[in-house]
Amino acid sequence: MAKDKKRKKTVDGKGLLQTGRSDDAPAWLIQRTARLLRVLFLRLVQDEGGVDLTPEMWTVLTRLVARDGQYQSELAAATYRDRPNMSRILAGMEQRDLVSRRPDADDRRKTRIYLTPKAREVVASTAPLAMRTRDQLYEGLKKKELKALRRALRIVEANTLSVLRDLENEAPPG
Amino acid sequence: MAKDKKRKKTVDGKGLLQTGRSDDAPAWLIQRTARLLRVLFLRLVQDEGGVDLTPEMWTVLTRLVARDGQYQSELAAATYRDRPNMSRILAGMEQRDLVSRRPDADDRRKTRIYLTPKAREVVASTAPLAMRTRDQLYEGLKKKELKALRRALRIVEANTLSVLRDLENEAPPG
DNA sequence: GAAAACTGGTTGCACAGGCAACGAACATAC
DNA sequence: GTATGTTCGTTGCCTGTGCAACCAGTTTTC
Repeated sequence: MAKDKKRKKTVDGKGLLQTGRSDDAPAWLIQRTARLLRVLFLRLVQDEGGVDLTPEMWTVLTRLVARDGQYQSELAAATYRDRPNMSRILAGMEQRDLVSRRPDADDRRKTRIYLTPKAREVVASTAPLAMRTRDQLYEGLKKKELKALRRALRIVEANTLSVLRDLENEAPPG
Repeated sequence: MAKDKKRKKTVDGKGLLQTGRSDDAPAWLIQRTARLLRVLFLRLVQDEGGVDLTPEMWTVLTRLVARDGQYQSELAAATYRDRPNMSRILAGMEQRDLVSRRPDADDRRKTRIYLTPKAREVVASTAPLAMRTRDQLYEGLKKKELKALRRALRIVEANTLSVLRDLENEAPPG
């Protein structure tokens, strides 16, 4: 049974949509927005779409739609997660019958990931919702500004990685 | 062999700094960057500064420096978290002797949060590091671009909140 | 070929995040 | 003044996140 009525989900809390001030550095803005985006995805997909799916699972699905049968480590690298995390995300997906894990014939360490028929249904039924929502997210931003946003974010991302790598290379003595 | 080898602190994993492609929508860029920023903070503060502190705790500290003795719910709202989360973050901070919780005299439901002396030391010793690093994060962005970045992020944040509120308002029949 | 190094996936730990639900304390209702 | 409702903090549940450590395969080295 997948469909619930629209019910008031929280009798109590809902502390999320409360206060409205936002006045700090880009880094914290990024953090906050990331959290909000995740919540939005969850509510949209679960409440509207009636599908039990996290955004992390969704990105895996889209990667597999592009190319089925990838290795776990490939998926981890492609989504910038470590192997343990991808392992657990896939465990959840397997449990929801979205994915099947099969060992690779040539290299028995590796596991290949395949979409299930149900997964393809889910993607098909969810994609429109995702696209429609995406437009709302960037409303009020001109094409040029959107492009600048991506560029700026990529620079921040690259800088972060750069500092991280510097830290790594000045590492401690064994 | 530039010099030393990269002395991995991890004998094993470190799947994080690996692959380099980044080519998707702003939303996922935001997610990824947020994760990276958190890792950077942790490594900087813990490995360099030698302080056991998470970024979430740090934001709480800065809020309390601005005004000591705030209620938990105030802190939660100010940092866009729900009460349960703030409760746990503060529990960790209390355990690390960064904060003390005292019930309010007038309203015995409420708890006020106060900085400990140790917390002030930590802030003092960490702030320079934070500032120094912040400059590196936005390197390559002109003042104008940085401003545009903040503006764009705030728009995306506002849009996300807007969609969330819409969802909320079409659900509540009970 | 055996020892050493590496790779891919998993488990354990600790933390953050959101939601549901609960009890205690305060605020209203009647 | 009691009943109802609301607010604040907490605990439980489940998920994501990164790191360390482990095991089992594979590759390299000698």
